[in-house]
Amino acid sequence: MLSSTSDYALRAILVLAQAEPGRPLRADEIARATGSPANYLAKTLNALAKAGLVTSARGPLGGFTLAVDADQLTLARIVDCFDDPRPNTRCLLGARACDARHPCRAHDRWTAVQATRRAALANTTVADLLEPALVAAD
Amino acid sequence: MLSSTSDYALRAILVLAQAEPGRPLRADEIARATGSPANYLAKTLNALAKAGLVTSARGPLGGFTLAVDADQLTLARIVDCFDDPRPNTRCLLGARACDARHPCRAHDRWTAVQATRRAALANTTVADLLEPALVAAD
DNA sequence: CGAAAACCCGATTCTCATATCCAGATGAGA
DNA sequence: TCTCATCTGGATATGAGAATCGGGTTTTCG
Repeated sequence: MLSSTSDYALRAILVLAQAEPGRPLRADEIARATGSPANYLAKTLNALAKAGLVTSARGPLGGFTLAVDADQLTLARIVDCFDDPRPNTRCLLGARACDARHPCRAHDRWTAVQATRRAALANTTVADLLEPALVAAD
Repeated sequence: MLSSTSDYALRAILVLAQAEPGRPLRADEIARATGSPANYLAKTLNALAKAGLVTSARGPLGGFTLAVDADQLTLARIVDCFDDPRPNTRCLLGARACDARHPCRAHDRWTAVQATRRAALANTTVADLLEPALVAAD
């Protein structure tokens, strides 16, 4: 479903979203809470910080904080940090390039399948996952 | 979007679905038509044959034939041969197991996201991709 | 200013999907 | 039955993501 890096990132973001607002969480705390390998998660958190999704602070009292409101943070934004958002652009039928201007027979239908799958991530926010009772299904 | 193995398999199935019904296509013909590495595709086709999606025949006049009607063959059936259909069962929030009986807060919503993504593959058939004009969007 | 806490980051190793190669097994046709 | 075309499948190489390690840098506090 997700690459393991994206999975770690999503779990980490969920932990941060549930944390007390003022206090940063250390990388090793997040690793323990999510069951992720600590050394690897540190890099993943660093990537999230570079992408602007979390804020990092060094030194004692340092750690990570969510940098985007949970109701503005879609799962697609998290996943895109790690899994290439560009789908395979090669035409499904044959080797030539396939786009909206020169669509192959399967182009529209296949594009729709991909869009549906992406929308499932783009239409769901971190807040949606944490407040299921308040949100209707799409 | 798809693992490259699943991608090869989907393209191969589409080639077979467009082929003249009686005549099998050789692995190397399919590889050339899809732009897949021939040696690797041979294994992929073999896996599809074991799964019953295609029929293989050895010797002269041998090759591969579609074993399932194109309008009965969903993309999910193809992808499931290569990408583990079981999503990560670990609870998104914390380490414990998470299922319908003991759902975590995010369980229903996350399950819905996964179901939407799977449905995009389960509701689309090979025939849908090849006869776009005849099929309404879901 | 010094020490400890915590992130930063390059280098390395591990693992598995991907890819290649080649020796069998099988079947069609002569 | 012989030969050749074709799939079958084991052994092995490659490469990218996953995971680990160690040293460096920044920050708080005494």
